[in-house]
Amino acid sequence: MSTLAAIRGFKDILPDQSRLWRLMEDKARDLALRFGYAELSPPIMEKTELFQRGIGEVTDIVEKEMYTMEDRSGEKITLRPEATAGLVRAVLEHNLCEGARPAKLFCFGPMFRYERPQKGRLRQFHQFDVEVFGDVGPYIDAEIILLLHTLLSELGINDLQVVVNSLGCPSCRPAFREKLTSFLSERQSSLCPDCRRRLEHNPLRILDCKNEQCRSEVMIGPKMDQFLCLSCKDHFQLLTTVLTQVNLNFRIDPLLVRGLDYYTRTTFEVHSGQLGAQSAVAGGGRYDGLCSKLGGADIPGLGFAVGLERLFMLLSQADSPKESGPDYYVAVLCPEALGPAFELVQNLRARGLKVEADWESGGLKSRLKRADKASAQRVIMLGPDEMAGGQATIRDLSTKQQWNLPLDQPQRY
RNA sequence: GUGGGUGUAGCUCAGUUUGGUCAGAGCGCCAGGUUGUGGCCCUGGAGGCCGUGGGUUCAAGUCCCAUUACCCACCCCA
Repeated sequence: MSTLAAIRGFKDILPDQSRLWRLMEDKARDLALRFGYAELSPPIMEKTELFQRGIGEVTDIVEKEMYTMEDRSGEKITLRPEATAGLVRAVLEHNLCEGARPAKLFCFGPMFRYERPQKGRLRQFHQFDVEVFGDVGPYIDAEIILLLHTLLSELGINDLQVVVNSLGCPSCRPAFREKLTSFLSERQSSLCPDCRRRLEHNPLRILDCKNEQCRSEVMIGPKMDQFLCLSCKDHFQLLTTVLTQVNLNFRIDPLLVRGLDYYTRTTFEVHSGQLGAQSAVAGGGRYDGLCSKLGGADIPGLGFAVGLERLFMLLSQADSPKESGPDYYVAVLCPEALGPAFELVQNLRARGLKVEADWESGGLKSRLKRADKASAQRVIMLGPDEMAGGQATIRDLSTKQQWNLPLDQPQRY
């Protein structure tokens, strides 16, 4: 039992969940294509350095959550903890963003982080990831948020909140950061231990601390929007105007910050109240400095990721469609019928029909029960009488009508 | 990494407080009966070293310790 169990935090996607997973992916793919995005699937492993430089050395992800190993040549490689770095690498490596036209890309796939599993958080989890390179916005920012929102609403998810914010850029954020740090340093005593630690290396994270005390301090402290430089301010202003124009329901949250280092300006998240503590189904933002940080040209970027397991949780609370049953279930009622049945089944499948059968003969009762479980439309019965007459008995399970057809004429079924 | 909860049949769980017919129920599965040849109903059957390892005791699913897995929360994030 224990040796045969899946790895902690890694989960099977079982047959009765597959339909919904496919529906989710199909919808996301269709929509991305409709919005003019192209699919690019990067490998799930990259050189460790890519993530160290892209995500940031001091983040939790890089410090303690990556699945990193050496390959046989001694090179350090890592199972991707997120998709953006790999996509940036691919865009730079293949020069996908030359000229005026931005590269608009998306991908699906598993991500890996060594964290303690809980509701909505696994060690291997799946994301739908969308990225744009080479467009400074803010219209593209609005478009990508709209894409995300459209996806969720077309999947029938209501009761969700879209929050947006601007984190400023390298020319205005440092001033805010300094002011915030000095403000909070004076009030260290009323901060929680975690936040006192954050004060050192990541003061912006204090903004989204859930602790009551910390929240009330943050409320009266300096806000990013007062520090935005003129161009960041215009950028954000225009973004919110456009979103309002298309009637997208969102909320501005000046306290929204993101965990990964590379974000600039626009950030956004989508939350649902039905997910437990890990309430974010999707999150993303702009990362104008990332490409050059990774050694490429100074290409602006923007993107988001949807947590598919979390999305799945929201979807399976609604009615989940079942896999449709086969057109025919073949009930083999005596051993002599196995051969002819096998041939018939292959012929019917070759015609494109969905056919199921069990390759051992059994009693009529148990076979009919199997057909019922499989939600088959019709049963083809092959017993001694049918063998003698060269005809199969067909029974329609909903109308209960029965008729015969020659075994050697599969085209008539 | 830190806390809390839970591990008993394939699945969902009773039983643990007050050690001694406690190895159970429902569903599922198998066989048979009834039903127009399946669905409903009836009868019977298979299937569990009660997570694992120690300890206490005449006696442990039940008490104690350890360990492991899962779940939830913190942290972090999708």
